[in-house]
Amino acid sequence: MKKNYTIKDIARIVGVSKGTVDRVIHQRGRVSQETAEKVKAVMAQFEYRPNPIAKRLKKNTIYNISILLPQKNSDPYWLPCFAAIEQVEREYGHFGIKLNRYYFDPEVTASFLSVGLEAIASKPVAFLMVPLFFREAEIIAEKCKETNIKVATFNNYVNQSKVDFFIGQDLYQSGRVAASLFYILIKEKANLAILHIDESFQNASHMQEKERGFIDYFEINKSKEVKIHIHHLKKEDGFSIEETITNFKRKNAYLDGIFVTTSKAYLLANGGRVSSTKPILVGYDLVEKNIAHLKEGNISFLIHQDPKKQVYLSLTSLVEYFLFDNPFRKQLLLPIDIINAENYSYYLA
Amino acid sequence: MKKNYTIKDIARIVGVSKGTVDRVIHQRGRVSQETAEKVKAVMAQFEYRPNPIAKRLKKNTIYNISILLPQKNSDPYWLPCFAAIEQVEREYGHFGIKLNRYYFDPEVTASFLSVGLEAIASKPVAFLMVPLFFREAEIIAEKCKETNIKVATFNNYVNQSKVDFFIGQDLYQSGRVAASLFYILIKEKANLAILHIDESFQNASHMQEKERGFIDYFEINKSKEVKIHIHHLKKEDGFSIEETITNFKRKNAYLDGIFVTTSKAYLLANGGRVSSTKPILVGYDLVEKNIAHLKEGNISFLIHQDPKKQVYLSLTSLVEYFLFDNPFRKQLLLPIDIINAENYSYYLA
DNA sequence: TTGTACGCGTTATCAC
DNA sequence: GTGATAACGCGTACAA
Repeated sequence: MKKNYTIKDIARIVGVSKGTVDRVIHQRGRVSQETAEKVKAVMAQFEYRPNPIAKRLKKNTIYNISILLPQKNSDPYWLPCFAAIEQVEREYGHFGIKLNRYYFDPEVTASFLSVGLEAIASKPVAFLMVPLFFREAEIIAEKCKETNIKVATFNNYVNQSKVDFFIGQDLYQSGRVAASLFYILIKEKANLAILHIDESFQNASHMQEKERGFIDYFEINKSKEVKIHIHHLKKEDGFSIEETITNFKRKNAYLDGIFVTTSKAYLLANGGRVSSTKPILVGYDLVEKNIAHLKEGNISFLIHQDPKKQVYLSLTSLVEYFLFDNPFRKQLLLPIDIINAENYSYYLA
Repeated sequence: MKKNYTIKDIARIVGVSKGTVDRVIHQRGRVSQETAEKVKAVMAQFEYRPNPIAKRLKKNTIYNISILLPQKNSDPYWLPCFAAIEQVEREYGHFGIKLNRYYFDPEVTASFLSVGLEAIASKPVAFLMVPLFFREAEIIAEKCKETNIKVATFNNYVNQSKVDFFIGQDLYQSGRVAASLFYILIKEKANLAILHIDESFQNASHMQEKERGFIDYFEINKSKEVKIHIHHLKKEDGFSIEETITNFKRKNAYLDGIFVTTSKAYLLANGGRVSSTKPILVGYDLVEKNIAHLKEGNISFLIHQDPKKQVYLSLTSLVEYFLFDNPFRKQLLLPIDIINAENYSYYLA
C-alpha cells in the first residue's frame, strides 16, 4: 500500500521548501550541492514520481496535431480511420490535444503535396500522414524535420530514416500468411495468380513485398505443386474496371486461386462465373463489398490491416509522448489478422 | 479551433460566480429558476464539459480494485494477465488506482472461495475475477452486491445477472470458427473428434458451447461428409496424462482431425505417431508448448483468446468508470483470432 | 440565493 | 541559495 509522494512530502521530509525541491528536479541550479544531494536521496528513497495530472493542469498548453488523410469519398478502406480520430479527440481533448484534419485527393499526386504542406504550415507539434506518394511524403517529412515537427506515418512504408514513427503491417509476412492459407485451400496441384489491382496511383513496393512473401512461402513448402502467375491489372481505356476484370477472368479461366494484393478482391468475386469452378479468392481488408462476398463464400479469407487501430495507436503514441514524456517505438507492426466468414464480425468498427 | 470552456468562463459569460454554476451542474439547488436556466443555456451553447484532470486532482481519492487470479505456477495460459495488470498500474497509478492481487489454487475449489472472500473483505470499489468455479463465483458476486462492490468477470461465463461486467469470447462461435478451419483442412470425407481435455477442475458449460458451435457448423455445411466423435479425457489413475493421451491416440488412430477445446492441444501433438498419417490438430491458446508445435506443423491452427487483452480491458473499463464516469458495457466479446505458423508472433506478449 | 476562499500537485516568478 | 506565493480548473465549506 504505497502512497504517491508529492513534492510537498519530499520538501517536508528534507526540511526545505517546495521551490528548492522543484529546482533540483528541473536542474535549474541555484541550489547548494549538499541540499541537492539530500533532496535527490529522499526522492529516490520514496520513489518520487511527478504527478502528471497536476503537471498537465499547470502547463495548460494546447498540442496541435495535423493529420493528412485521403478524402472521405475515396476508398472505403480509410473510413475506420475517422472513427479513431474522433475517439482520440474524446479521450484526450481535455488534455489539450487538438487534432486537425486535412484531406487530399488520392487520384492527384499534387493534391497530396499541397494539402500536406498546408497541414504543416500551422506548425503543429506532430504530423500524421498516410504516405501514399512516397516521393512527396519525403519532401513533407523533410520540411517537418526542419521545423521540429514529429512525423508519423501509417499503412504505407516510406524511408524510415525520414520519419519518427511508422505503424503498419509487415507486408512480406502478410504475403506469406496469404500463401499459407492457399496452401490448405488448394489440392495437390494448383495454378495460382498474384493479382495487383491498382485503379489509380502507383504503390509498387507495397505490392512487391506481398508478392515476395507469397512466392517465398511456396519455395519453402514444396509438397504441393504450385504454379504462380503474376498479373498487374489497371482499368483499360474504353472499358470499366468491371469489364477489365471480366476480361481477365475469361482469359485466365484455368486459375484455381487468386491472391488479390489490394482491397479490391470483391471485383473478382463479382459478376457471372466464367468457368464452372470458381477460383479460390484471398484478399485484403474488411471493406463492405469484401465482407459481403466473404459471407457468400465467394471470398475464402481476408487479411485485416486494421486501419482504425493504426491511426489510434499512432495518435496515442504521439499524445502520450507530449503529455507524459512516454517514449514511443519508432516502428510498430500490427498483427496480420486472418478473417473468414465465421469471425469477421468481431473486427468491424 | 474550439477552446475548452471552464466553469469560470461560463460564470463570467452568464455574469454569476463559479459557485452558482457549480450548483447548477451538480443540482444542489439553492439557485433561482431563471439563473439556472441561463447557466444551462450557456453551458449547452459552449459545450461545457468539466475538466476530468482538475476533477481528479481535487478529489484525490484512492480506488482499490481487487483481482482474483490463478496462482502463477498453474496453467501458463494466465501468464499474460499479470503483464496487463502491471500496465494498468503504470498508466493509472497516478489517478489513484491501486490494484491488489489475490491468488487461488485452481486445483482446489475451496481456495477459490476463501481467497475470493479475503479479496473483497478489504472493501475495494471493484472486484475482478476469473470465475473458474461458477458456483463459488456466484457466492462471491452476491457478497459484492451486498457491499456495493462492482463485480467484473473474464474468460469464463457465469450467470450474467449476478455480475456487472463480463469480457471473453463467444464460445459457441469459436467452436464454429474451429469447424470452419477443419472444413478446409480435411478431404471430402473425414472422421473428426472433439476432445475435451480437463486435467483438474470441471468446466462443463465452457466446453459444451464450443462443442455445440462445432457441430452446428457441419450441420449447416454438409458438402463434406464428416463424422464427429466426442471424447472427454481425464488423467487416468495410475497413468500420467501423457500416457492417457498416448492410449487415446492408439485407440483412435482412425481420426483425421482432432479439435481440442482447451489449451492442451500440445499433448496430442507430442510423442510418437501411432498412425502413419498424423491427425490434423486445431486447439486453443498461445501457450509456449502450443506455439512450438504450431511452428513444427504439428498443430494447424490455434484460436487466441487473448487473456491479456481481457484483463486489460476489464480493468480499464472499471477504471474509466470510476475516474471519468464513463459507462461500461455489461458484456464485451473479443475477436476470435485465427492463428497459424505464419502470424502467431504478432500476438505474443 | 449567491459569492468567496481554499486546496489538490506542479511550475514559475519574485523577493529576500 | 532559498522560501513564499500565484495559478491551472474544480469542488465545497462557509460567509454574506
